[in-house]
Amino acid sequence: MLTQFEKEVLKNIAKVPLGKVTTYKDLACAIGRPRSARAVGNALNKNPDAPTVPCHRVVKSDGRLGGYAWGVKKKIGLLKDEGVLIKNGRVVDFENRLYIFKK
DNA sequence: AGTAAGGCGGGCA
DNA sequence: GTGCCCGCCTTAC
Repeated sequence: MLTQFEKEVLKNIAKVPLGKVTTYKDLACAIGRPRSARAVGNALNKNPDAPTVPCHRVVKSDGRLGGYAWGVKKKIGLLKDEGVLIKNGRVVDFENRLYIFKK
């Protein structure tokens, strides 16, 4: 069973368009908890569904990949498959690909 | 039921 | 660019 928090998170992640990425902070901010970025990551860690919800499109606020329950390697692979290249553990042209949640 | 530890981060020094 | 400390949720003891 998913917690309320997780539902919010997953729901918001689903909004992220293909080929773009978002950050834990932005995501946390979107659900009204700007200080819960880590908690967001924690929620994704349970990750009930790998490709169902684009949790792989979520990266750190500084453009770095962050982690991935299935392995960062896999994460990079999925992103690359969507056209998002990773260079040296960092998203290429990160800020341009960053999807910002509208309020 | 209460308390303590962990985890895919963020911000500041 | 690196290191340290903080805050937030979930799960285990």
